[in-house]
Amino acid sequence: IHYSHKHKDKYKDKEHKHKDHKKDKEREKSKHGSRYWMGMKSLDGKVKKEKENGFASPPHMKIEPEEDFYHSPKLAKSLKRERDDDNDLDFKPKKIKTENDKKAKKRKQEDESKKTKDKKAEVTGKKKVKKEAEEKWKWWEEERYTDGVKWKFLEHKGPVFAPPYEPLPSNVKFYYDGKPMKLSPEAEEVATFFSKMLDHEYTTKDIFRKNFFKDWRKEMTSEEKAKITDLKKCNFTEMSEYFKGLSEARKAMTKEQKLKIKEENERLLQEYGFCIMDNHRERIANFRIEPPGLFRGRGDHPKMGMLKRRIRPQDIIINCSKNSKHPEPPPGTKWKEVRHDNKVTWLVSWTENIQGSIKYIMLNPSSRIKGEKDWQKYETARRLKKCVDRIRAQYREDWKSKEMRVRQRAVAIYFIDKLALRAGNEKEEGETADTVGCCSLRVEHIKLYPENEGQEYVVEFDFLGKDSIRYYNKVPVEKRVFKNLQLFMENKEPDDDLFDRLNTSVLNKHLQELMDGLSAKVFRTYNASITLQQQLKELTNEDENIPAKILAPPKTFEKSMQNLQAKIDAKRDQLANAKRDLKAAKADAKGLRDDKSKKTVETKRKAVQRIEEQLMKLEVQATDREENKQIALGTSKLNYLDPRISVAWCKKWGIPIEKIYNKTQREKFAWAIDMAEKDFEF
DNA sequence: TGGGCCACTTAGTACGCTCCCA
DNA sequence: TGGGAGCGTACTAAGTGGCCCA
Repeated sequence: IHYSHKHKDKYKDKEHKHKDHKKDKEREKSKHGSRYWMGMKSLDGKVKKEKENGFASPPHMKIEPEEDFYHSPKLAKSLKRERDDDNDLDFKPKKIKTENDKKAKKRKQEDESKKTKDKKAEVTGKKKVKKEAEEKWKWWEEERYTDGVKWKFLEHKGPVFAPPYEPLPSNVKFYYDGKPMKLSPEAEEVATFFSKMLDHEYTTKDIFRKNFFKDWRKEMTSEEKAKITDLKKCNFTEMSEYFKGLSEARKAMTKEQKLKIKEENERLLQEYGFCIMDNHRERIANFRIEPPGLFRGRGDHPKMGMLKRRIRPQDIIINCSKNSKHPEPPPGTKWKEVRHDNKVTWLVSWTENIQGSIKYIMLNPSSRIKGEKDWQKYETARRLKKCVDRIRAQYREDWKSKEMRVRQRAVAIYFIDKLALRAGNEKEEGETADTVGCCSLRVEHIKLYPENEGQEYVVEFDFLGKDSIRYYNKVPVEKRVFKNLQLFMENKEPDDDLFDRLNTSVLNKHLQELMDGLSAKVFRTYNASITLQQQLKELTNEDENIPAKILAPPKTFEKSMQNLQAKIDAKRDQLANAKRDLKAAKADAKGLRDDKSKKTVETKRKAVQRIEEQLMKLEVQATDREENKQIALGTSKLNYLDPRISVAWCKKWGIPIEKIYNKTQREKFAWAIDMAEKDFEF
């Protein structure tokens, strides 16, 4: 079995400094992954092709599988979301109604008891929280749109554009070939983008410099173009110093000045940061247009350094209601288009010039439109819970299929389920960094060991995943999987696809047949959430006080400490390398005594400094972790873990929700906080 | 079936603010 | 008072997956 050094080398790149850390996170996930389904009880062997109303769970309900009903949003006709009010029940099955009534009463009781508790616990904060709750719109208690309609009325003020370019003061000069040179405003602006990044290592990278220079030249006048032919002869240091000065000045501003800026931001937020969607004022996530600058993709991106151009009103498509007050373009300009498409959720869009993809202005996660989708995502995952045993049995069976296509599909699903791999859509070569997911794995990304460190049938994964984060994992797999992998790899080159008869489209089509709404990413949500629920059950000690419950160390603690130690070791090696580089550069500079080598020394010195800082951080982290036994959840907490699990846990053990969710998270998960009772089961 | 387009979710990074400690 | 850690947030890149059309 071959290994491509091309890819291996990437990992040594200093740019991947932070990635090992993430790799460990991934590895951590994988480890859970391998345990996810051991000991999983069969919750519902029967497979029901139910109709559903998209939102399966009535608020405040206890989930009893037989009683749940689901149907695809696509199929949904006159749908109502269940609510505990007494009206509005026309289309609900009886069972839900009674359940809801019970629950509604129960909730009232609990509210009462909570009130008394609150009084005891938090005399201060109570009023504020209560008031907040009263003002908040409970969209999850209302009817839901059907047939792809996302809203009936939408009004907003349009985007906020990036401030126009302010030319440099005349005393700040750009030098070409040692001589000062006044640039045209267009060329100067792009030059400032580069100058602001001078401290970053990527301004030393060939691709970055090449792409930048090419795009910069496009902005130059013909005279400038004729003169400026070599980036190496460009001196941006004065400009760079100027911007550093500005940022220092900003930091040194008085309280009043800072307050003034804050107020201005707040004003802008109030004016542009909200829209009216169906009678409710909803927060917009990103109402500012992305400012121009130099593109920096993640990992080894072929387009790094390219100019991200300034977006103008004539690039902007506005989406709003016909009968709303349309946003005005800035004086003397026009929008590209104003449309009224209520089958989509975005307010503003434009096409970006690096990849030609479309960018959007959309609503905040606290909005109805995002919340409903989020809720629905977890409902889909809960439906997977009911048929995951059947699906697992199916793909295990398919490992034996006569058809190669079916076998590949089955092994891929196994990876997605067991290791939480992403689907792995195809990517256009040369357009983005070379990263892969499950379906796009190549032969060079895995190694097979019939026996390794006392384990049989071990597969070693080593590839760059999303955001060019390295995934490295050695896992023992079932014999059949192993044999299949051997078969898939037969007579292939390292850069051939491992699953040559498979792509995400085929895979998802199959998954869709297994369960309505099932796609590869549902496994991540399902496995993360079910693991959280299990672990909370397993690890919560009734007798412990609140702080102890919150800090309960996961079983994986030892392993994660080992990972951290590995990172520290790697960082130490990196530091040693960087120091050696610096030494070499110093020696060069001593001999040559020119500006260029001096600069190189500076860059190397900074690199050493940076790595030292990183090492220090990691060491501190190790201490912290040892002492606090804490594990960061971050992304999972926001995207993969059904918030109702955590909310129920808090309610069950009397833990204030503020201990686990900050303000923003509480806003995002308001639906879950309101509806999940202490007996909620994922 | 495959490619392109589009809409949307998931993700890391940078930066600013707050709080705490010396 | 300054500085650093940690947290929260803004920003925007990079994924997923559905749909449409040839």
